[in-house]
Amino acid sequence: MDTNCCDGASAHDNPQKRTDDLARNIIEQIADKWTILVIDALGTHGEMRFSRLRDMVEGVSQKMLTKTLRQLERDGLVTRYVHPVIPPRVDYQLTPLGRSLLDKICGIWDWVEVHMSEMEKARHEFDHGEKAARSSASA
Amino acid sequence: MDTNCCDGASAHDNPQKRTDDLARNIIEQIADKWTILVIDALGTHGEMRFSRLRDMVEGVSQKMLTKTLRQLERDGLVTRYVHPVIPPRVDYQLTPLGRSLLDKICGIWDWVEVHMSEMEKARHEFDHGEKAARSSASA
DNA sequence: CGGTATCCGTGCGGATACTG
DNA sequence: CAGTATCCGCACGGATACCG
Repeated sequence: MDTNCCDGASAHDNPQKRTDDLARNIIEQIADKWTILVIDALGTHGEMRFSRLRDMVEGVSQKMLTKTLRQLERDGLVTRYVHPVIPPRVDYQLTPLGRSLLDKICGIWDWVEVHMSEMEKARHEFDHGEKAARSSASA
Repeated sequence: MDTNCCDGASAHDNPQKRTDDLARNIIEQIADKWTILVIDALGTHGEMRFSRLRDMVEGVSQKMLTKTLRQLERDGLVTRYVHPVIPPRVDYQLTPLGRSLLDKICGIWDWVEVHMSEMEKARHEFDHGEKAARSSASA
């Protein structure tokens, strides 16, 4: 496959072959349900502790939340601070890098907000109109 | 969970409760590996027939490609044109709506291109530095 | 060629139990 | 409270076979 849609001066060469793989790998990480929702939640509310986060991100299991957070931490998108207290208290927050990604993600959210109804309509039409489609436009 | 990160004037109200669900549903659709790669491919090369698309999107099975395309079609993001010839020939292309989404996705790709190395480094450090982390910075 | 139907492996992800 | 470990279902997705 080719690199991406708008590669002005990045790929093509061979030496940068792994560049594509890495990019795709990262994209596939980001393009994850929980990842996006977690980044989103942290973006909205700032630093949060684990349990808070868990009920902000509706429907996430603690397993998935942990996993997602670990990955985000590994990628340098969030920081994890373990307060040396008992019972444990762990706070998460976006790094600058994470926040810059958040901006992009917000772009998608906004897009969705704007085009939601349009898409809903399209779906509706598709779901039954279908048959008449190309062959016999009713008009 | 709350709506999203930057809701200026969309949710909160009750009547718009399903708005959130729909938005989230759509996001989860878009936040799909193949979906993104397909949109990307169509964005780069314009109208394409099925088989071409299949080998542009490296690694996609024909099942997943079909499924993905159907969904994109349903959402009004791509059009599907079946040429009335034999053997069959089916062309896909982005709708204006699809292209507007592509822009946002490109934003993410660009972001990735820019911050890739940063993330790679972060991963590397995380993968072994780890231990020394907070308690005893080596320096 | 484009697509559907079927079979089937596997890994994602939820639920539960347990630890520090 | 935060996290790990374990078990396990199930749906995601690949491979194959077949149709128009």
